[in-house]
Amino acid sequence: YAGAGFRPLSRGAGIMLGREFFCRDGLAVAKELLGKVLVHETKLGEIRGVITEVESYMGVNDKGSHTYNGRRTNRTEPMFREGGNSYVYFTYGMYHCMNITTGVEGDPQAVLIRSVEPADELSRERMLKLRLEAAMKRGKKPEELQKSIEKHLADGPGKMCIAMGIDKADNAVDMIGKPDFYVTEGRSVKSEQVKCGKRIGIDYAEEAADYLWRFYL
DNA sequence: CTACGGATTTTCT
DNA sequence: GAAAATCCGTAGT
Repeated sequence: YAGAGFRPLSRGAGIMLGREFFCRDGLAVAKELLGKVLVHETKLGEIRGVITEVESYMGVNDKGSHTYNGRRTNRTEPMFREGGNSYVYFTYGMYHCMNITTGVEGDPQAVLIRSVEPADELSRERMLKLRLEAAMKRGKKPEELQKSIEKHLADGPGKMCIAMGIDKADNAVDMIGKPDFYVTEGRSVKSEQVKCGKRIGIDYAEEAADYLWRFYL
């Protein structure tokens, strides 16, 4: 939060993004999601995260995507929905990853939210609480963990889901108009602040592994 | 800061 | 039965 130069955003600032924002090309949406605020109502109350890193998954021809070659299964079904729907999947036996679909229905594009920073102090406290709680379930002691968790609060797709209380219950949700799970305007971001790089963790994707479809601040 | 291995279970073949 | 859009602790530079 301090590290990326963000000041706390006031709670309730901005307006929710509508269908028209998400029903566009996935690469454009991904870049523009940087600086926006993901909002989720959790058991601890509302948690708001400024989006700082994303990746695009661009449909049936993208070898890095779960939907490559038109693969349509129970898991990938939400990816085929129109822009603005959530796609949350379980991975590596332990973690969740959360996407928001982009483009039109039937074209399975989505943006993976890889990293957020707390938008305000209350959100920071709630993220820390959820991350500590998850770490305790793995049998750790809070004293040793707090420092490392504070340093890596939500800087990865699995950590982001833990910190914002996102799991399978949040899969396949149409986020447009939802009061408890949505994206809203945040900080203005200039295009020169947006960096790009190769997507993470898709070494199997041949030439698609080299596409510069990861965007971050 | 990078590199490596283990954890753990759903999903798909 | 194998792989996985990851994370964490440890060890080394």
